[in-house]
Amino acid sequence: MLEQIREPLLAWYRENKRQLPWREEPTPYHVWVSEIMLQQTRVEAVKEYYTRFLQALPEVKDLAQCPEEQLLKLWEGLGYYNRVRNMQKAAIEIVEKYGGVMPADYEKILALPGIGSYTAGAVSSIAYGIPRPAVDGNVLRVITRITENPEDILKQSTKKKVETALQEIMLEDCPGDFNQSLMELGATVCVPNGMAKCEQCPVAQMCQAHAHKTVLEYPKKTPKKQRKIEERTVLVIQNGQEFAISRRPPKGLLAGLYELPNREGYLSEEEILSYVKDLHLLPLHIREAGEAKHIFSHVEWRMKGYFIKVAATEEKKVGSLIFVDRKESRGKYPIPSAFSAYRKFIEEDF
DNA sequence: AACACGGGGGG
DNA sequence: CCCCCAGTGTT
Repeated sequence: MLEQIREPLLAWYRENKRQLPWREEPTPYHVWVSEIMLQQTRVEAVKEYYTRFLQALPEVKDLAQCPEEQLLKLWEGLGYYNRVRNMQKAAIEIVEKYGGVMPADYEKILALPGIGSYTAGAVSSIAYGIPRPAVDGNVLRVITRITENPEDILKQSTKKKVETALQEIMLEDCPGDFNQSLMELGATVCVPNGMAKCEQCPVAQMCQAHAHKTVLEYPKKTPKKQRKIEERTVLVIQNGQEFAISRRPPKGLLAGLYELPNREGYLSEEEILSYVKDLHLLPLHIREAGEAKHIFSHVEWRMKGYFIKVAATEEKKVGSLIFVDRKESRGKYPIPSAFSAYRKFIEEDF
């Protein structure tokens, strides 16, 4: 039954596909970069990053050799920073084991760091014409609606079943277009949050949910648990024309990125001043720099900021703090957007 | 199977 | 405010 979707979907895709940067020259490297960027990330957000990234690193070997600092800078603001670290690990592996060319083999692609079944299927099918499914959130939504499948799409067993079902109906002929047609339909027609444009859908006639007017009930998913809330105190420490940043640990949230110094909990001004003194810095003034909130997928930071001016020091490194020139540092250190509310204080003076 | 891991656009 | 996005790795 499901195989009936093939032809109408392909025909629809050829007429309606969007023109996207990574569709212009779908080499394995280009497809790979785009697919990694597109993980949990919207097309619109990816476009500029994609172009800039490939301009800086046109080939796999450039990625393999890129300094970490520049790599993170290219990724700054995209989120999920392990994506780019894993991509570099994979690039190094591709250079060492495969002569700098992504292998044309699903299993070998799947074995690369940062590549799971979705990305392996996408790269295999789009770049190499290998008939493997690429099941992402769009595809899960489209297929569970067409088949009126009540299983929880957040369960990997459901994803596995959809992959198997699609593998069985895939032909050798243009698997990349077939996969992309499902994703494109999900992204532009069979959209989430109850506004599906069924009147535009090339497979509405064979859609169970459409037939039974239950489209809004799909896909089924278990409610996600609520975010943890963390209170933090953020410090903008100014030393003349310099301000303090520090590097985050190599693992965990925002690994390896730079940040404004910050502490768990809401500290009193006295506690902040004694913290600054413990760093062997002499605080001259302190004032509030306002409150800010930043929401991650699994945690929410509620921040109170303080602006602190310290007596001049020549030291560039004080404990874990690094004093950097506020102008010259601007394009240099990747600082996540969680701190964007306090960036303006860096430019300010008392 | 559950959780960690960013950030932003849209209702 | 909530949803969810061309998901993967770790535990």
